[in-house]
Amino acid sequence: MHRGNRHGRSEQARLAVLHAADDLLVENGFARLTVEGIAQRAGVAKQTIYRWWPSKTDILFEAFVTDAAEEITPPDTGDLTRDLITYLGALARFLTASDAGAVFRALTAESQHDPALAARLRQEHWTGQRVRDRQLLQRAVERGDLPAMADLDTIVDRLVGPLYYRALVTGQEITTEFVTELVRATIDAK
Amino acid sequence: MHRGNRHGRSEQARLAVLHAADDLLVENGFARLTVEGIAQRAGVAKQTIYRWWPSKTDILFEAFVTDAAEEITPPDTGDLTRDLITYLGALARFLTASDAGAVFRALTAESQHDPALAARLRQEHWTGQRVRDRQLLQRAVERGDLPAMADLDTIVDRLVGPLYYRALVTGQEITTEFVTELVRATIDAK
Amino acid sequence: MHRGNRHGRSEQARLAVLHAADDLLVENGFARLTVEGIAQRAGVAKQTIYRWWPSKTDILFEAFVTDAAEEITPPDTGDLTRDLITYLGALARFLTASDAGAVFRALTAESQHDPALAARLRQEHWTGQRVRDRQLLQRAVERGDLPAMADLDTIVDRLVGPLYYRALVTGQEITTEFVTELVRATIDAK
Amino acid sequence: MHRGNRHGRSEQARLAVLHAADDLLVENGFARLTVEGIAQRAGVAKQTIYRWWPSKTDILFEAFVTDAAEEITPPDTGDLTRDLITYLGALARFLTASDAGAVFRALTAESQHDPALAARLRQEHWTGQRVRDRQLLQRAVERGDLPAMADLDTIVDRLVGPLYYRALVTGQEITTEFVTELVRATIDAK
DNA sequence: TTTTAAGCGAGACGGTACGTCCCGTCTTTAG
DNA sequence: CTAAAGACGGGACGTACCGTCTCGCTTAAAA
Repeated sequence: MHRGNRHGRSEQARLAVLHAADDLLVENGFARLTVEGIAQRAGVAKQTIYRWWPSKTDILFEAFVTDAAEEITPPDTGDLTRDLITYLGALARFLTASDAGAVFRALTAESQHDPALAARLRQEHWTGQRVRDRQLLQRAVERGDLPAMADLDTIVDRLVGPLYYRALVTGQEITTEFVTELVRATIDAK
Repeated sequence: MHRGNRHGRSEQARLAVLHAADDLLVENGFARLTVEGIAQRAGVAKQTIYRWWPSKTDILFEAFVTDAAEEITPPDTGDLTRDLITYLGALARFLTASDAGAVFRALTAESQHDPALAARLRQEHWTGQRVRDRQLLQRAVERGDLPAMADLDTIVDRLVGPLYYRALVTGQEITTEFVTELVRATIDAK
Repeated sequence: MHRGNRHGRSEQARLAVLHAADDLLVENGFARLTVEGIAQRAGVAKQTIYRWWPSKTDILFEAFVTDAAEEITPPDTGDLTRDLITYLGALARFLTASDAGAVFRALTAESQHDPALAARLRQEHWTGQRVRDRQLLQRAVERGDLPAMADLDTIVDRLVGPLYYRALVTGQEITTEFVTELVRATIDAK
Repeated sequence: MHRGNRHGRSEQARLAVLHAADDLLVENGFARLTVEGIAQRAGVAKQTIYRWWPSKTDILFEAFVTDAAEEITPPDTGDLTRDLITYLGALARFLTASDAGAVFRALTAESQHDPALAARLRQEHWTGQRVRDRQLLQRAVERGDLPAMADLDTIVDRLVGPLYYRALVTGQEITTEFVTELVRATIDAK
């Protein structure tokens, strides 16, 4: 088995750390997530962690980026309203009920006090996510379902913003009715 | 001078702690905000802090609740569109540029990993804030500027949600154009 | 009941403190004897203790001086050897098995690092105790049972020294045989 | 330089702690000897102290056992009386005037309230010290200077007991005359 | 085939902050 | 004026993790 030597790092150790961090975050919350705890759970030396990750948020980041992108990729069936309702429902579930969402919430929380993490989230997550979010609307424009001069960026924010707001900020429940009304009022009224 | 005895705690110590916590948060960020640091800055014994506040977030909470409410109270001039644009602009400034907003962001961040804090924020902040946010729309309904059967809760979320989203989640800038377009699309189209 | 007012100090509080200190010392040992603990046990305010006793050793001192003197007063039946054996046996029991002895051991221990306490012990205890110890020998001299030019001070130390040594320093058991042999060798051989 | 790793602790840190404890005890007395103070003086982390020593008395104990044994080892010139006078004089100086004696007094004092320390002192100090003390008499017996059936244990206690008593308990001065008379009365009279 | 150097588990290290305990001082109200 | 009550500023406690470091083992490419 590959355990790490002069010719490269141990993939086994890397995965053990990522999974341990993920598990411990979900089990105990971010506040009780420690590098020592991750090392012990992963059966790995602390130094191995510090060799490859500058901080515990970087571990979470790596765990997040790899498996979170596809969880919140919008569908594309050609029916804009239906696609949006499906997508926003999946987004709500991601934010409030999934393990990957827990990691995302932890990272977003930390980014409030950590500008470097905030920048990294913007570059490595939001850039791509915004493109994915726009694509759904872009294709609707191309189909003629939305007017060509619509400000897609603003529309994206008007659609997903209230969901993130409820999920991360006020903690209000996100019902099917809320999502339906949100989509109807934002899209159909145009 | 009142120094605290059997008949009550020291108001002087209480204020010194609140101000020290506020100052240190703004100066150094949440990560470097320590109870020992607050005690030292406030000229207060650590035990005095632990006697009255269970954790450093409770200190921030008390500092926040007292002075933050009025900072984000919507105006009421009778012109809904103008009031909304004014209010959302003030909200954006609060979230991104004010000291009280820094405390708010720190509390919201911590509430991601602290359900008790999340519950307290809902009860002691959001309950009141939601009422204040609705009032602006409620008065417009009473004036006949909005249809009577409008779902005001959803409209509130559609107005403020995108702002919190940009300010706390994606970190995008909140321009005047964005606010104007948001209000126009949400209100005027009705 | 007298509880202390402008006409003088409360004897009730004084006794409650002395007994509480005594009890707590025997129950928990000196290390866990605290002023707060004594105050609580005695049902007395901390300030009342600090008003009358400079430190917790002073409380113990007062408790000791009052009731310990008579516990180790030598007998006087006219039979020097028998009196000495009786006395040294009582002294051994005092040092190793009595509550008053526990207080004495604690005070002697503290006096190793507290010169003021050491001085007070010398003046208020040892001065008198030495006189009491000498009297036994003095009367034997007067009866002609000891030579007139005997150095009584040294004889006292040669008699009690080994007991204190075993009880406080090495922790060896003090048997009847040890006491008997000690007295025989010290007195009878003269 | 050896800094401590899985293969053993740092000898450098160990010695720094022992010397710091010794110095601070002599400078400030036992009451003001704190683990934090030792750590700071030794340039060592508190955790390093707690990792290897259960309490500050264990630090003193280690400092004492290593260097105190030889300070109070009796001489052996073949002249019992002279050897005893020399030895008891050195013992008196050790108890009242040496740094190692200060550590010894502190440990003996603490052992009054700490049975574990008392047991450790008996096992690791007194067992050996008693053998060393007896040897002087044992050799005198072998030379015929003392009767073969003498109870050497009791004689040891009768010689050193009064010294410990004066040094640790009553605080009386230990003069040359006192030592001379003690040896004369104990030995020569046999 | 042997050497060698990087990655590894282990864990001691100097350090910071934690939350608790107790110190000795103080202020208030009651008797 | 003494007492009970108890909040206060202070200091040390013993613990948990931080991020750094050294050690001896494993291992695969280089010599």
